[in-house]
Amino acid sequence: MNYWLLKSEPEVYSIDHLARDGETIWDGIRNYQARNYLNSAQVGDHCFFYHSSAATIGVAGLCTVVTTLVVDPTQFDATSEYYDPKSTLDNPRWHTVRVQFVEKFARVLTLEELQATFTPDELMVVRKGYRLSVMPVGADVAGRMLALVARPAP
DNA sequence: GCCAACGTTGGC
DNA sequence: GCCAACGTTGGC
Repeated sequence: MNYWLLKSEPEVYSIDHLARDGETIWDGIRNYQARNYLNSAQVGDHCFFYHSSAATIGVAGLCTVVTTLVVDPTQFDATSEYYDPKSTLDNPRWHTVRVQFVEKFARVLTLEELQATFTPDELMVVRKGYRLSVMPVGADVAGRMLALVARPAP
């Protein structure tokens, strides 16, 4: 099983939205490296749900991959900001995953804590200027993140 | 294929 | 709102 970190702006879609919906298609990824990571995800992989551009930045909860290689429907929607005129029904450019809510953490595991705990090599999200919205997380780092959030805020 | 201009992300 | 760090676009 692999671990991933998925970024979302909570004003657009937060862990609370996912808790309400139960499942969602992780649509709108339009970066090739992020897409390639998503395309390699497996059913059962766990994803850290990260809130970016928020009052409290950090990992807010967990979800799990329930369907892989889902065709992102927004690429065909001319009214969507994610519309891609170069995409065709026969040859869609953008696949993604469907994820299911697992849990909302009792507190947000903040970027500040992540920066204090992990090196940029261990966890890409603490790398300065690193903007990728989907990134892999090593199993050991994932375990340490879960241990951190089980403790009270520092 | 190069690279300057432009656009986007996202922390601060 | 600023700006660093990219990624993308398009002229050549």
